[in-house]
Amino acid sequence: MEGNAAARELVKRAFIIDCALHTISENGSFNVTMEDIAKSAGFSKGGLNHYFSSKDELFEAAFQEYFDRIFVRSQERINSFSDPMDKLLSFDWLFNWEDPDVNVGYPLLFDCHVLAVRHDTYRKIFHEWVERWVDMLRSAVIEGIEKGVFPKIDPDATARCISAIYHGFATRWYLDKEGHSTAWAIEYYRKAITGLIKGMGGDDII
Amino acid sequence: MEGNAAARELVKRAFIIDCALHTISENGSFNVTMEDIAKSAGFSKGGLNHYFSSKDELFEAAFQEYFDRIFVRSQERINSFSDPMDKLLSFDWLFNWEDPDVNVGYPLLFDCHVLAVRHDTYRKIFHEWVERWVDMLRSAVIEGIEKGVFPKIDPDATARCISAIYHGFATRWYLDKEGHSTAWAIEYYRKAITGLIKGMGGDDII
DNA sequence: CAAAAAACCGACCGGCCGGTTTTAAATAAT
DNA sequence: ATTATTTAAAACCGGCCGGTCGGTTTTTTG
Repeated sequence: MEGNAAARELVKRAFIIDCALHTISENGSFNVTMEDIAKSAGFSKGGLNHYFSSKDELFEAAFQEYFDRIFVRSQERINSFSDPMDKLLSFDWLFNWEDPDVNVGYPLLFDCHVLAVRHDTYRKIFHEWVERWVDMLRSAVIEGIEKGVFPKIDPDATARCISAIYHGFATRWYLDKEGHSTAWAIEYYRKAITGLIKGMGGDDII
Repeated sequence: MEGNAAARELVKRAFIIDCALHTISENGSFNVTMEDIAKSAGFSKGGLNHYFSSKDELFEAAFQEYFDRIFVRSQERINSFSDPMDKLLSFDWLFNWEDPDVNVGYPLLFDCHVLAVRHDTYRKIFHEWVERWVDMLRSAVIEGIEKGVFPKIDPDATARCISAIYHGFATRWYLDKEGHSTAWAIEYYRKAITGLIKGMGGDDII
């Protein structure tokens, strides 16, 4: 029954990580104590310590899990479209307050930014997440160029632009609801991306 | 000499706030203690307490000061251009590693995001900063429309887009240098904005 | 069923932090 | 010169947190 025991351990670890994600999202990673997470998972501090021997270890695992989760959902969503432009615009689910991943996710993302400023581990987590996202977008851009619906643009740089633009819209949408409605976010994200693709072909500015 | 004393007090407060900004930027607002700031300003904890009776008070004053400072610089810069498109692109100084305000500023901005998630005060500070920025951009967009160099677009929504796009680019540029060079940021920020303005006129998509 | 191992608990320690109080030094007023 | 007042340093307090550790319960194994 060794395999079974190992599997159970993994299940419990996953459960604790999920509890940690919710607790961190609710209170902010800098205000969360090990006891908070232990309580939320139905453990004592000592019990939690059995699965994660340090706060750093648990937190890193939690953030990694979060980015993995968002990536998987993004990938499923983008793959559900066939038109390249639809693929580029497939991230509208991230502007939905009702979505639990959204509510939990944004505070985690902002925490990750702060952590990334000073910790290599989190910088790397962020970097790899961006890279995976850019990969998805780049494929869609290349597809659009090959199908002839997009002009001949630099796929990599364009993918990074789209990703960055979404990031900016999302930050405003989440942190300044007053000035940035969901309708604005969805409509103008679309316009920004279509404008970018169209306008970036020729460099006939001015 | 009462006025003089009051003036001296203000000078010292301003000096402490400046020290606080640097200390917070260096260590992150959640890791900074009152003693850290006191030391950096050449005070003891008690001395610092004479000027700011609580950590919250000092921190709020510091963040307010930082956003004011960035706003003033942005305003000076945008006003140095007369062409509307040049004005929209006048934020390139924020992609300059050599600039001290830039190095100190980004960590503060990310901290402010996290604080804004759970604190009304910081949400308000962020909101007002965004609003002032949008005001500047909106004026430039309106000017462009009136001069006939921009198509007839919604000035407010467009200004919010430009502001958000810059925010997204800046986040990537600062946190993921590896994948987002300064050259990329400047060149594609320009392309994104010009594409947005051109492409947003007619809604002739697909 | 008994022995061994794993899982878990909760008290505790060392250290840190924000804020207060006490003490001392510096400056101004008399 | 002496006293009063402002200013700052230092000591201190209460509270919190991460991690440790001895012990207890539960599960697995022989």
